[in-house]
Amino acid sequence: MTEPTTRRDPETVSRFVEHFAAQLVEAGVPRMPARVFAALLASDTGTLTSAELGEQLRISPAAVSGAVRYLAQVHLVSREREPGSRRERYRVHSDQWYEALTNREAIIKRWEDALREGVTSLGADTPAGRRLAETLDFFEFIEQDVAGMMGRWRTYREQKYGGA
Amino acid sequence: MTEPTTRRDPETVSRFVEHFAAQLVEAGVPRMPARVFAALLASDTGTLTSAELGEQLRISPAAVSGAVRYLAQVHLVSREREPGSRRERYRVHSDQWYEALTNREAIIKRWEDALREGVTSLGADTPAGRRLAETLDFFEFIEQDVAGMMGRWRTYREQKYGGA
DNA sequence: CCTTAACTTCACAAATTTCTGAAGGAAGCG
DNA sequence: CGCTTCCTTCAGAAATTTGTGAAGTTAAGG
Repeated sequence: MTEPTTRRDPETVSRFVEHFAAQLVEAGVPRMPARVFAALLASDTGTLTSAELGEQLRISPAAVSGAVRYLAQVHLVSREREPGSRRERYRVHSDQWYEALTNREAIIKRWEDALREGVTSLGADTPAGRRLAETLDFFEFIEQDVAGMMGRWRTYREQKYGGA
Repeated sequence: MTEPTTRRDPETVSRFVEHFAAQLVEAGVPRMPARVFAALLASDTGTLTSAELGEQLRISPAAVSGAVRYLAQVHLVSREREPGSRRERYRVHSDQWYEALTNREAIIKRWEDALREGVTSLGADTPAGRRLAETLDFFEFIEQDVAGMMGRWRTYREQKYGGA
C-alpha cells in the first residue's frame, strides 16, 4: 500500500501531464513539445532538466532536445544553464507563456501582409477586394485590442495575486 | 499580350490564393481546407461550387469534399443547396468566420477542464497546483474578455461599413 | 590536455496524414 | 420510374512527420 494521500504520486502527475498534453495536441501542438510543456507546468519548481524530462516521459534525449527547441522558439519555455555544470534546466514562466499565447502576432502580421497584397492585386474596388479589405481591417482591430486585454489581465492578476 | 489591367486574371487570383493559403497552413490549417478557404475569400460573390473549386485548384472532387467538410465543421464556410439543382454552393460569410476564429472556445473549455482536474489531483496547496490554478484563472479571464472584444469590433464595423 | 558528462545533429525506420481514382448513393429531370 | 449529374465515401498509394540510435560537439573537471 502506498501512502494515504501521496503528494506528487508519479502516476497522478503523469495522468495530468498526458491528459493536458492531449488537449494541446488536439489544438495543433506537436506531441513531444506538448508533453514536455505539460510536464514542466506540473513540476513543483516549474523547471526540469533534460534527464528528468527524458525519464519522466520515457523519451530519448534527442526527443527532449527537439521538443525544447520547438518550445523555446515559440517562447513557451526558457533555457537556463546551471552555473558550473553541463546541465541545463528548462523553465516555464507563467507570464512568459501567457504572452506567447497571444503572440500569434508574427503570424497575424503575415496574414495581414498577404491580405494587403490581395486587395491591391485584385483591386480595391472589386467585390473580392472589398472582402479582403474588411478582413484585413478585422485583424488590425483585433491586434490592437488584444494588447489592451493583456493589460487588463495584468491589472487583475496583480490585484488577486499581489503584484510582481 | 493580355488586357492591360485584367480584372480577375486567373493567375493573379491564383497567386493570392496560394500565398494566403500558405500562411494559413503555416498557422496549422490543413493544406486543402486552407486553399479552398482562400479561393472562396478571393471570389467575387464569396461563393463557389464544388466543380469551380476543383477546376481552379486542380484537385479531385474527393479533395473538395474533404476540405469543405473540414471547413464546415469549424464554421468557416456554410453550404447552400442551389434550389432545383444537385449543385452545392459553398460560402464564406465574413461575420461568420470572424466569430469562428475566436471560437477556440470549445478547445479552451477542455483546457480549463484539464487544468481544474490537475489542481485537484496535484493539490491546490502545492506549488504545481497553484501554478495550474493561476493558468486556469488566465483562461477564464481571457474567455470573458474576448466576448467584449468582439462586441467592440461589431460596433466599430457598423460605424465604418454602415451596419447589417 | 585528456576524460567524461550533457546536449545536439543526422540518417533512417515507423507511424501518420493527405490526396486520388473508383465505386456508391441521393436528387433533379424526362 | 429510370437516367443522369453531382457529391460522398472508401481503400490504398504517396508524401510528410515523428522519434530513435548513433555519431558529433562543447565544456567541466581532473
